Amino acid sequence: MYKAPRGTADILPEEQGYWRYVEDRAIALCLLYGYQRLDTPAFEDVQLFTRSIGEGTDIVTKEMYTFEDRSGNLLALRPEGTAPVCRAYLEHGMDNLPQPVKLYYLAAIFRYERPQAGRYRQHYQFGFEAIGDADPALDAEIVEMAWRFFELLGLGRLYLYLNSIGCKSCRPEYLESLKRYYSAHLSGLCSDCKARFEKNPLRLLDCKKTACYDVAEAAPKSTDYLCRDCKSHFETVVEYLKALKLPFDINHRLVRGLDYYTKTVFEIQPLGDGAQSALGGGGRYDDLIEELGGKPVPAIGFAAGMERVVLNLKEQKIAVPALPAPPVFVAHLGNEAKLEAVKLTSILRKDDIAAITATGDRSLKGQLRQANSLGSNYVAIIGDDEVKSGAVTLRNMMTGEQKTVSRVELIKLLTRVTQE
RNA sequence: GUGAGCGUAGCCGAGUGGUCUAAGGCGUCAGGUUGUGGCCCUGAAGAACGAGGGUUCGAAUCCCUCCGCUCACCCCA
Repeated sequence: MYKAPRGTADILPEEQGYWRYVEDRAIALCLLYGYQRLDTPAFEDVQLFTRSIGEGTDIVTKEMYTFEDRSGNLLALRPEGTAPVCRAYLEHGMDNLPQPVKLYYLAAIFRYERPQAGRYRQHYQFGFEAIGDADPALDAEIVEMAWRFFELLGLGRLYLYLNSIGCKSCRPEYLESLKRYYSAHLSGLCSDCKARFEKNPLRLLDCKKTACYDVAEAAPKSTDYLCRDCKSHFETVVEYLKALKLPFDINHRLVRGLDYYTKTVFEIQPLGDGAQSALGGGGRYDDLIEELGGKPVPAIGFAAGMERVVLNLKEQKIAVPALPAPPVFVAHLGNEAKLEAVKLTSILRKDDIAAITATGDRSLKGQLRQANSLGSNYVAIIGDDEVKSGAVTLRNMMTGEQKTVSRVELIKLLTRVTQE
């Protein structure tokens, strides 16, 4: 038996209500904020990702689905959404449009990871990006929009964390200071942190081990090392977020995993225990477009993990709207009637009434049982009597009432009733 | 890549060496008289117990290997 590959999952019909709920709200949100949809291919040139995400990051070194196609092109299934959006921005000359350009996407993301709760090898992200403007007001808009997304979904008990990790002119100095500080505490750190010290010092800050917590808390803060520009940018973002009454906390230990982030970074986390808790995160990436071969173009964006959103909807027991009511069921008795049933079903559909025909040779009882378990509210029955008279018996499955009517009347009745 | 737990029919799940060629529930299918559902009743189909090897007179039950699932770490949405 074939099974879905490790870390992938089928989204079954009974799950679709959640997905539809989240997607509908995501799309409505983007409409409200003036963001337009952009769909990009599932795979891209490998270089696009290695350049943007960073050669040394985990995503690039061990998580990308990389392959060579038949003509020898090195491609990768997209491991994140921002770089492809930037690529499309450049490829289609969107730098000639009025700036900023505001785009969003709902897309599958692929990373080779060990699966666990809320983490998959293929997952879906909803993200939005505002490209071409360095105004802190735009940072505030993106953060507000992210927060609003979760509000629209009805999710509560969320934290909004904010930080600034500076830019290429001020970050080196901060990193130096961080390493200097940590080198004095190295012996007391966990083994992971010892590795981080060499590989990615910023990550030292968000170690979950209690042993490292105090060290991280007392570590130099990136916000104390910001250059003039980054400092005033951050202060303005904070001012705007306060004015927008967003319940954010400045978290000096918040860093993000991709190399391209500059200045503002933020994350939204649920209250629960620590495991891979980010529901979504984002930040500014002012150097990325230039890195990808364009002119210097500042930008900021956010992405949320759809599976994690759905997980939290379930945990918080948020009811999602039911999917559309099941179709009208057309039952028959006998061969002649069956042909009529097939024809009637077709007519109903042409009149925009969802309908299904009973197939096979079940007894009427069996057909009604089926209609019942499908949840059909109405069953149209055609037997010998109806074939002779050209009429149809309509049964209301909720009340048990039924009456025999002409086909014209049937359509009128069903049209009225299914539009309620 | 590392660590822990788990693996019995579509689903849940009993059974931990010998009436197990494996219970029960849900679901599926058929029937409960002649054209009628939901409740109820009856019956049927459906697993050699993840795979392979070993221990034993005898294993779903013990051991080994592999595979898979789950959770956690790393890292991330």
